[in-house]
Amino acid sequence: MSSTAPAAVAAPKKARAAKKATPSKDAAPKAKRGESQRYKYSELNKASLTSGEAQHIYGVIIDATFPYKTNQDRYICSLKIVDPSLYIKSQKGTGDSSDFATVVLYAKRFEDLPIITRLGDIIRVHRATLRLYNGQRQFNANIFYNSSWAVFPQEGAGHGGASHSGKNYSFEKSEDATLANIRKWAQGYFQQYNVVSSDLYVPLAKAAGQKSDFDVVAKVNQVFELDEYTNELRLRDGSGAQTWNVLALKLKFPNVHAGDVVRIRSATYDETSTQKKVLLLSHYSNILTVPANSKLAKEVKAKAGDEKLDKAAINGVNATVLTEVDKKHAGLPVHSLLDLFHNIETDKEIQSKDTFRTQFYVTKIESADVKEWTKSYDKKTKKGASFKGQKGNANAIYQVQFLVKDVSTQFNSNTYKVLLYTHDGLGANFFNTPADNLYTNDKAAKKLQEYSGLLTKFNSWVDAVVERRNGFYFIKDTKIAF
DNA sequence: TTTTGGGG
Repeated sequence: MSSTAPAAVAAPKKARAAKKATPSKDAAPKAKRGESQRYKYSELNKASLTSGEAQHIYGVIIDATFPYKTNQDRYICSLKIVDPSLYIKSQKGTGDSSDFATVVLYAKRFEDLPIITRLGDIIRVHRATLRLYNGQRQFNANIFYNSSWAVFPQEGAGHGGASHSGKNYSFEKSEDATLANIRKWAQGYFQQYNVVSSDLYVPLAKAAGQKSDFDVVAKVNQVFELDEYTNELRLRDGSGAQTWNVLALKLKFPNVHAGDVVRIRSATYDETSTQKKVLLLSHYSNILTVPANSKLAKEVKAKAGDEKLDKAAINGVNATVLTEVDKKHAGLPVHSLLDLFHNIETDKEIQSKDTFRTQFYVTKIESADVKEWTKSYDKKTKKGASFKGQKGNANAIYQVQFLVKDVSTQFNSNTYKVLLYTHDGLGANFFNTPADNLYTNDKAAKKLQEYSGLLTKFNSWVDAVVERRNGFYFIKDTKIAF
């Protein structure tokens, strides 16, 4: 269920040749002699209202439904778009909220409609007819008749990354500038304005009071893998203390990542959920990524703040969380062990980072002998030697390996290693007591023995920040809070 | 080849 893979782009010349053999719906109206531009694009706010003439338009997408089925044989994708002529209501002297035109694409097949995954992407529509619907400019396009669409990613140059309706589509040389211009304008617009103004969504704190469906703008603090097919997104927007949850099929929403700010088009409050706050989606609901460098994404990230580890969410209400992470990692999204040890091999988003927050339980600690948790570290050979039989505590460091699991990995047979190696200072405060010779410091050894019991106790969890070095994960900025 | 449904 993905958008059509971009086919080779037909050059205008080729498209013209093809028209003779098989009429293409995207073929041009007859060009006048000497006129190189076949499509003249209308500004969203200038296109004539009285004329029934079809319009060709470019717009920046600020909202979209997922393509959905209506009756027997109609599929619809409804979008909100803006351009330099139509983007904010103050242009009409009515405040700073978003202004936009809507686009309604009609098709007979699901695959003839675009799947929009990001705000800020550019859509081009050929042969859309304009009308006024509920006071909004609405461009209607029948893909099953003679209209066509193409979607260009906001990131990138040219039209190479386009998806489009139909087997072929045309892209004229003169459109390079049109596309580049609207991309540039969109970037500035997303940096200076919130784009999705507050009247277009509901703070999570008010979600429970909504009578009908509503939209949300929130940060994805965690993508939690419930099973092979389903992610549960943990959402925060800073409007309340609680984290909200929404189920998102991996196949339907493959591009949502922890740390993203998203706009959810159409959610309802799940009144039946008592343990945690849940949003429900419909078949027409969509999850759209807000550009990371936009004003809106930055504001929401700042407000969403720290993830409160949700005991009920990780393993039932009886779970105990033994640790706390440093405040400076407030807002760091949580990654599962599956992400850290498996998905990192293929996921560029994860590969690009080296500090993660993760939550696990400890199945075993090595060494089993607490007295061997500390070593005397030789900086030259980079090796730790046992304190057994030694006096003093020269160059004492912790060298402890935790064998860990979490919900995402509980059904496979692997265990995963997370290291507390403090030779570079990482994780030095984890046990709240400096590394020492545990053969001579009985008090510290006794305390660590207690921690050992706590860490491996059933339903005890560790909420940790880890740093990836040479493929290993080292605990840092985390300490036991008991 | 169409007049749809559109916040569904």
